[in-house]
Amino acid sequence: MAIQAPKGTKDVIPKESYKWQYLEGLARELCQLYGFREVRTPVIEHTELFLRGVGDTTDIVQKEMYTFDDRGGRSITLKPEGTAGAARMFLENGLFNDAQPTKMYYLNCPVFRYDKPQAGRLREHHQFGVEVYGAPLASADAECIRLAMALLGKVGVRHISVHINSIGCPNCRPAYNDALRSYLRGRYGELCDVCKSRFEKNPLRILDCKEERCRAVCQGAPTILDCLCGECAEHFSQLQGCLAGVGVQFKVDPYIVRGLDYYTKTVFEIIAECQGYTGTVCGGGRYDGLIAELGGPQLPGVGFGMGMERLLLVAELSGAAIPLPPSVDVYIAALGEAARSQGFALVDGLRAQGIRAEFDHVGRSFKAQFKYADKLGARKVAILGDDELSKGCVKLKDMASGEERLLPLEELAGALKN
RNA sequence: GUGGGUAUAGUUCAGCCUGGUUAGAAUGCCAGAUUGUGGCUCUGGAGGUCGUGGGUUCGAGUCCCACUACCCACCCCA
Repeated sequence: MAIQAPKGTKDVIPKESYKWQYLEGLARELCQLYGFREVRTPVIEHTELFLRGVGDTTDIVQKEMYTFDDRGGRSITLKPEGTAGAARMFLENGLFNDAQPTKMYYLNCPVFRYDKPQAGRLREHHQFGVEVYGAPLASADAECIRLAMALLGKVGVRHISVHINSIGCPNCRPAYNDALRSYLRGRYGELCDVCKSRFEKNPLRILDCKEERCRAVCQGAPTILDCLCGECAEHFSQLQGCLAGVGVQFKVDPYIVRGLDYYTKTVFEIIAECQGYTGTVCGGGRYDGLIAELGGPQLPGVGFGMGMERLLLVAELSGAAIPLPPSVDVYIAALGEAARSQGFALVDGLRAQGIRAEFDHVGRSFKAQFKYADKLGARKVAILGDDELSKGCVKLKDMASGEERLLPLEELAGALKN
């Protein structure tokens, strides 16, 4: 075999790319409507950014990052998620000096995680995500969730549900961790090895474990929602009010904790259950400590990431209608040296007027040119042979009706516009 | 990191169990079916070192081993 694309990466081939462009178009349109502006940040960042931002105890940082030393001896990492880079960009460019909030989005942002690939999971995938900095109120969280749902709705994804939780803040989480640890301590031996290691550092993640025995142990555990401080409880309740107010159905799921350390208060996941595939299409939450953690001012943040590949996957599983790209308006079928050079100029003139015109670059016979025009979905074919050339005309054929008529060259553009 | 599956034309696959002449189909691609005309149909053509390496055998796409790649599940996540 010749060289293949690296494991866990995927090509988008010409006949598939319109689907991506369609999703991108919808996302852009919505972001504009919701007042978000696009940002683009580097694919590579200093490894340090993710150690501090994402958290050095997370799976992502511990075993999934593409990290290497560059030729100058700097430790560089291919971004494993979008938020840390956006936060860095926000800080580095002093955007906190502008009027807040700062509402941003990124589209088709490549992210890399060294995982074992499977359905809906790649080593390089692309995210659409939004970031809101400087907005402490729960309405900002709700706005993000609403935007994600609006996109999924527009795309036509079915069977999706919103799961929300609050994981508290530095004021209340330590107390909860203590409560959780004291509950778990009695049944410590029943936990899986991974969870035993989580016990001291991050007991919250034990709730997220999918092991049967750990789930059983967690059944009667106190939930974070019982231990939230007044501010967090109030925030969570406001979030629910905002969501209900805009008609977003949700489930409160105290077991959502998420795998990134920067979250505070709100966390959420949008889960799709389409025939044969169940998975998170969108995940996010609030990160009020992130900007400060990276050395900036104490400014809150909230946002989400949505996997484009997963979005497309569930869109197709839902039978969502993705409109085909516009086809060729007219194919100029020219035969013979003189006709070809005239035809090429003709195509150029039509394109200058916004008409999608195509031309033969292969040297095919008329018959083959017609076949090719048909494959391209050309609505009309303009025939330019010796006969037409001598009269200064083209014969314009409607491919659907088969009807043909002879018309002067200069009338072609006009005829095509009708 | 753990487990399962697969690897044969551009693509989707058959053939393998029960080794034996020139490895097939469908689809796609190219060409033709009288004079300059697509779709439908018919005919023909091109296209494969059967993932790589080793082994068994008179003989391996087929049996055995190793490697690699891909797919799927777990874990985790988008």
